[in-house]
Amino acid sequence: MPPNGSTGPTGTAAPTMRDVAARAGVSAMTVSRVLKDENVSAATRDRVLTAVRELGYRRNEVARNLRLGRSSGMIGLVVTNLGNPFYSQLALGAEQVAEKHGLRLVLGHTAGLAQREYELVDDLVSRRVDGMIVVPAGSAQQHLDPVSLGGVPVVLASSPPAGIEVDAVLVDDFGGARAATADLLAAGHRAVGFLGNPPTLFTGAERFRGYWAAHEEAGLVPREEWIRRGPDDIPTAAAAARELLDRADPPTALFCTNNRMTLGTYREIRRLGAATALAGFDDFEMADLLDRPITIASYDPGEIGRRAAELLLSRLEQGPNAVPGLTRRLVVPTTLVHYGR
Amino acid sequence: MPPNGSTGPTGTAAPTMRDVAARAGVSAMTVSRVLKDENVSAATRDRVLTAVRELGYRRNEVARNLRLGRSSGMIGLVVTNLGNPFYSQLALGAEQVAEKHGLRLVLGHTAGLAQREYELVDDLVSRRVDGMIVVPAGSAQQHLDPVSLGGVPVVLASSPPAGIEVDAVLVDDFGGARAATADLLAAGHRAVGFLGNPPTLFTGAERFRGYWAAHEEAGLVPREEWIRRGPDDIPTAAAAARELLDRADPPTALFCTNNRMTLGTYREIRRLGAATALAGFDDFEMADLLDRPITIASYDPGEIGRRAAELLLSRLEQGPNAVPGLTRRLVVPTTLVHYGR
DNA sequence: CTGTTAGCGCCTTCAG
DNA sequence: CTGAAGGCGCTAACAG
Repeated sequence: MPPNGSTGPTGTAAPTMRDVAARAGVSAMTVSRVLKDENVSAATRDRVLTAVRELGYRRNEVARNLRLGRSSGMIGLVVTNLGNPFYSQLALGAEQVAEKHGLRLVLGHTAGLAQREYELVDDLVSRRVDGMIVVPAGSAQQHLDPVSLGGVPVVLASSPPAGIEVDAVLVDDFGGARAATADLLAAGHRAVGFLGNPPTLFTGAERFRGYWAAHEEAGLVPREEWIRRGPDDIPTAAAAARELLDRADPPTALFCTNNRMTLGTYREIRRLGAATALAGFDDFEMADLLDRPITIASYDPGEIGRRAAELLLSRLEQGPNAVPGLTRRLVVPTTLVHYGR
Repeated sequence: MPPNGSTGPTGTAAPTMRDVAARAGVSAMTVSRVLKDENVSAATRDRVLTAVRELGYRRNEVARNLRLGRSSGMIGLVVTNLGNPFYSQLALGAEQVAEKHGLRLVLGHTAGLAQREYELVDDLVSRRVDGMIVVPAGSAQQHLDPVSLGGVPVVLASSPPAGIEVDAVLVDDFGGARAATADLLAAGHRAVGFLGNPPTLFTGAERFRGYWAAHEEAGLVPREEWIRRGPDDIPTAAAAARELLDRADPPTALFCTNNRMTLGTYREIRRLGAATALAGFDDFEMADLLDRPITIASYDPGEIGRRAAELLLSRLEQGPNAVPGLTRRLVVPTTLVHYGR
């Protein structure tokens, strides 16, 4: 038996244009035209619209897009950790821009796993998203090459392209880290420790570079014993901080490269009742409510989302006749903020 | 001229099954079968897979779903404020469950506007999402009725259905508020103020009810002058708190119904150097880092997302032959947590 | 102004 | 095991 076909009253399947047409006594084309606001006589239009209402008809945008040869009107957003407020701000920024252009956001969460990212990207392309904003989970990016993706434009967030030609929105990792570290040095500290994520991550490497540069510019050289790279969650960061502070010659100040680490370190300093000064990267709500001073290299994650979406949109407008090899790279600046007096 | 059609080397459009078939010297049907892992001779299969690889072909899931009469394999998630960490946790929970079933999440952000919610829901239905999880922006819900939505299942989060038959996942607003308030009363406070969102919101009303009940159960009656309902952002909450604390007879403790208000109030208490005790609803990261004690009715927002997704999935499995009138309502419990010693 | 034909990319059904 | 015909819901392109 045919799956649907009838205007059946209890019909479970959604009504189609033909159902509307039958009910209004016109052809499907006329219904299509009415829905597109094309020239149709007022009387016919009314009959059609009535039928639409009575049937609760909604045009199937999926079929429509297929016929029009358009893609889905959706853009993919692939992030490493949806649960992190940072990424939700980013998502919000992207959503706001996409929304204005009638585009919807499809979400993907990789949990930092390259394999998941790989599958997700593939799935999104199969679903014919118009484009994708990706926060890469690892350093390998070949699977993000628009060429192998059938031309679906990709914009990278937080990480620059490596071996592929795509646009990217970055944060001024180097500048922010340098400024934050310099702030500690300017306050007279000569023993500034470093707690950062692994150097394989672009942001980690850049922020470390900034830390080092600030020292050099002050005629100093950081001591390797005060450097810890690797921890990337609050408890591990706390443990690393403790290790540094437990030394015979503990650093008098610490610079942390992201908000997970800053929080873990803050907790530890506070627990030990140490007087260690603290600077970090990534702002967080309530940083101003803490009971000890802290310096943060701050920026707006929403800005990354907005910019990335804008880059993507401009690619979409260009269409496939884009000039290849002309990729853009935007850098969102950071601001130094002093909290807690 | 035909838009595509050729296996053109620089062909801009994505290759179709026919392109693959032509290249492999078979019919499109055979390609389809290979991709579905149906019975095809090993030799043919190899030829097809080679052509697939060479062309970078990906099956168009959109067209496939259309033909199969299936919907999109996506579920809509409509929230009031993506930027709020609460909702990103919720989204993460929902994503994790959806992911396991091969479903993708499509995001919608209403900014609390009923009109946006209306449009979004309509758009998502037109895009043929399999179902939707909605955090209602207002109290009107008629537009969320699956009946008028062509049978697309809806699950409400944070708010119970009003006049429509849908599943819902709620928080124990009443119990949490009662417990938090009772905690303040048990500590000897007899002047507990209330700072909450408008009573038109379900959560606001329920939490107020809990606050009141705790008083009653202690043989007390809250004083109207200590009650402020309406503010829903940090600065407004701070102003309302200040007003209460500036009174000749200020409350000695305050209960706040969400984390925005708790933060605003906390800031104000701290600024004034007041000794006011504080309890709130909604946990937040770093609550433990504050320098004064605070009691929180805590729960896991991710749990709401997971539960909501599970309810939705079970509806999807039932199919349209669901027993109507048998809606489910889940309540996520809260736990009282004491921070700051 | 309205209808007919054809086909987007894919898959079910029925032949071979 | 493989192919040809037909159609999912919709809309260009052409009639009339």
